[in-house]
Amino acid sequence: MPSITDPDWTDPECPVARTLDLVGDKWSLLVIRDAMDGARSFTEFQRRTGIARNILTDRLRKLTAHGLLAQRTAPSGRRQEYVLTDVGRDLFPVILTLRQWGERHAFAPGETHSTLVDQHGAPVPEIAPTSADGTLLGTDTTHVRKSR
Amino acid sequence: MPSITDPDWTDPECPVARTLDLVGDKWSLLVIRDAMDGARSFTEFQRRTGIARNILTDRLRKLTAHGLLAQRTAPSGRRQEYVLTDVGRDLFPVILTLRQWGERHAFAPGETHSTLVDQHGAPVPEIAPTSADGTLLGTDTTHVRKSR
DNA sequence: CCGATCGGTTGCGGATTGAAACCATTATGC
DNA sequence: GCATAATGGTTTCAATCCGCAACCGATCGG
Repeated sequence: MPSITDPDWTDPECPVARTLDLVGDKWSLLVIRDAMDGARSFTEFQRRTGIARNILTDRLRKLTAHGLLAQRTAPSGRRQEYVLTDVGRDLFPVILTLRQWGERHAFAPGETHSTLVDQHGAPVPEIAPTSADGTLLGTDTTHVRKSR
Repeated sequence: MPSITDPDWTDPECPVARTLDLVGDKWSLLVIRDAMDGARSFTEFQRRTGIARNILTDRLRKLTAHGLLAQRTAPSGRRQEYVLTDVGRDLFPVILTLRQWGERHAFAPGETHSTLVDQHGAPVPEIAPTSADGTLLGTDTTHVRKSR
């Protein structure tokens, strides 16, 4: 059984590599993050992320071209806006795991940081990948198989 | 309750931004991916990822400096090797979600790609973040709270 | 002892990024 | 309805980053 990163599965066949090719830069996932929080306009994305304008133009086009964002004219006759598609929204678990890793490891002990909570204010448990039978998955118990 | 990307929580306070600052480039997560699959030597990382040597040097140092990798001399008197720390291994859910997104959205319908399976060969279910009470979490039902 | 391998470093050209200025098209205040 | 400002970019230019290839000292294997 080929391991999770068997040479046969390296770039550009590896799904991880393909995903990172789309969103594996400094800004794309921050744009997605802000889109998930309701940012829609060019200016709003720019304000929240602090990204340079020309780069933002490029990223919005790229994400739109690949179907993560959709560009449409706003209902209120306003300028156009960028909204997440289902494809883009599916990156939610990625953003979430990045956030949980950051909360856990990217802050000095005692340093103030955010914690994820659900709509009732209850803390969100850390994501722990499990197999179909409920057992916890680790780097050594996960492999890949060719399919489709 | 501040939303997941409330302006007050943008860079560099946002855990997502901090995490991406460490691994949000084209190569770092691929190095981590290969480390999770047992790659240890400089040459092995280079061969698997195809990264340029000077860049690999830089990434290995950076990841080591931030505690995701540990550099140590190999047991067999051989040259030194790079192994994942617990901190680095905690990125497993990130790699996993990236992979699942890629499998789902980065391949043309019908195009051959890999699927994740556990040690018994059973397919790994897609990660779906749930709240403590078991309800499914989405972009609109997740928020952040200040803490610690 | 000779050649191959390992783990880099160096130099260079090309691509990418960031900051700022500029610009046409809308809203908005008065 | 006119001036002003904001919106959504584009352009320019400098600085940085990246990829490639060559080089290099130390080690390993025969």
